[in-house]
Amino acid sequence: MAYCILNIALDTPLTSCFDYRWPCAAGEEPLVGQLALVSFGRREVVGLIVAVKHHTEVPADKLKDALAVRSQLSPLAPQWIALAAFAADYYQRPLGEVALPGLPKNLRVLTTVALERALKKLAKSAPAHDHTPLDMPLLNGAQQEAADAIGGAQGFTPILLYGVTGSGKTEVYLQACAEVLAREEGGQILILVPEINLTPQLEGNIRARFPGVMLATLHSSLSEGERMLHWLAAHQGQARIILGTRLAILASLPQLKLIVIDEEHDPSYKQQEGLRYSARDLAVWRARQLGIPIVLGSATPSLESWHHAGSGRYRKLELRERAVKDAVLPRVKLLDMERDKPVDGITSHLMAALRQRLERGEQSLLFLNRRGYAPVICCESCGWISNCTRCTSFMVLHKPEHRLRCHHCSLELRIPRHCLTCGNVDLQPLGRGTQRVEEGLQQVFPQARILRIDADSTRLKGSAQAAFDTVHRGEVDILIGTQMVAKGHDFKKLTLVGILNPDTALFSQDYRASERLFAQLMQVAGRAGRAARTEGGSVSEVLIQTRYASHPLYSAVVNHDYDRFATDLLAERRQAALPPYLYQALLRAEAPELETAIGFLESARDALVFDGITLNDPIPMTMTRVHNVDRAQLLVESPSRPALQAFLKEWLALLRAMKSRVKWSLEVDPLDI
DNA sequence: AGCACGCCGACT
DNA sequence: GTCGGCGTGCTC
Repeated sequence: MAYCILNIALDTPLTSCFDYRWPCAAGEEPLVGQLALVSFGRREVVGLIVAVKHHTEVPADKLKDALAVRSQLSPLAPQWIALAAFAADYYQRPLGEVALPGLPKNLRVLTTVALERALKKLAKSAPAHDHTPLDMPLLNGAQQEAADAIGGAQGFTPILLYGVTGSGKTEVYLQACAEVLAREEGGQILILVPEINLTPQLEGNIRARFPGVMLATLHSSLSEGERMLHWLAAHQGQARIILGTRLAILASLPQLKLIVIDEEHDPSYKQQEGLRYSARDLAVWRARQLGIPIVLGSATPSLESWHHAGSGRYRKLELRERAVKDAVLPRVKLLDMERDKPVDGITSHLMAALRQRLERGEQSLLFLNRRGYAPVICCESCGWISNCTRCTSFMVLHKPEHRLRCHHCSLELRIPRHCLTCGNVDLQPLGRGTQRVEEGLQQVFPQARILRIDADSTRLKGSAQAAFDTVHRGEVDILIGTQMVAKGHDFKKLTLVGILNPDTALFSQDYRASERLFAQLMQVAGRAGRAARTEGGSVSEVLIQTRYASHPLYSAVVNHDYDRFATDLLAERRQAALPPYLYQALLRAEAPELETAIGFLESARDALVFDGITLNDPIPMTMTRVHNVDRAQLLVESPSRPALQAFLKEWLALLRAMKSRVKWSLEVDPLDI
């Protein structure tokens, strides 16, 4: 009996692919890109065929037959496999760990029922494609220019679409989509957003604009059935617009003709566990591979993209005006907390502004990126503070629930009645979270409708949406929220944004903190005044409470001057030899004892000397202990990306060969250091 | 990572 | 006498 050898990638931490025999006549061999069911160790798993050969080095007594090849599904395209292979190589993980987890679960198990059902359903529901857009609004000059530049771009064209919040970037995307759909027979468009729940209106807008075009969404909260259906629709080319979160960058899109990344600076494009990929970077790679345009949209671009726009590698398009007629940028003011001492966390200026909005029947938003009542409680007589027993952190006071909670390990305690070390009954909350601000304001404005939106108030499924709906219906006077409220939502009646204590990020060890703070402030500020100016002719206001009113970051925010801020920051980064002028990787280790983790990292540091590579000393992570595990890290740096890549490949092989019992992981291009 | 096999403490 | 702890070894 004739057979061939299938080289198969499996979802396992092992670095190699595995060979299997497959009995078949010559000319009947399976295709690269098909899925195969195999027996692996003592279990059966589905893998991806990455090569079909006729001989193997594997000894015959080890070689098994593959159990089945899934033929109902058209093979994954070579370009898609190349994308997975690039990501695996770049992030130093096995190919199977990149290629397989993104596939719908039902494709990865034995039953083909779900697949067949989905295929049938798709075949039946496929609508007659009609790319004619409905109700195209007239664009302003800058928007039209941008849409035409994107829609008309040929070949690999990375475009940074730099536009202030409310400048109508979405409309530019939609019109560019219309141009591409009209031009490219069967073409597909991938639109990435940071979090799909925060942009429900975008999905609606796309459907309303292109009623004859099939839209598929891809994100983590789909059910298995939906995931299968949407993934297949993309894979078979029926879905022409694919809207998704970072994981959608690994979707199979055989006719991809345009990629749009909205809010390209957003940290959620970086996966923070497992395969720590940057969807933005992979998207740029994919666009280059396919020779298609890619749009990176943001009001506060990442310094990486800004740098590329400055050097001419990316084309920069600017939207300077707000798109809604007569809408103007909100007026940003700094409230100096040294001069105007806050009471219950709120300065008299901000209080007066809140009172004024209440009187006018307008909405206000208070932004405080700290949930709970107080970040810590302490004993005034002996100095005890509510440390977490398992982590290097404080237990946060949650007053409504009468609990102390660690935000890092989920440890919970009832609030102690008296100090655990000296018995003193006078335990004081220190600092201020959203719950405490809510409590204070309710006392000052008993008649006001105050709503708090944070991870605690929206634990129940669907409650976040319900809360936002309440705000949109105008049934809330003062909204208090964490970063949950910073993104996506347009609040039409909102004319005041108060930002309570942003200062901590100014002096953070993390050199990216100020970049993030600026983006966050601009984003929150953008919640105000998105509609036309109010009837009284008032301009929306953003009030920032700070102790460092003269800090250059704040002056840039006040002047809405991201250009200046980013350009200065880039100059600093160049001076200090930091990204994007330097490439980094981070080796992390964890163990019950810190010394064990550090010890492992020290031997890792000494394992390989490599030209052009700097290996820093291992250091404990800022939050050293989480859930009774100590963590440390070693930073690897190089001015050359290829050198870093070459080093990592060799280094990781050595580290794996060390067979250490210490748990370790590598992150390429880390965001948080 | 799974999932085995393998050798030492508290239970019906 | 067994159930079960997780140490280490392997997966074409």
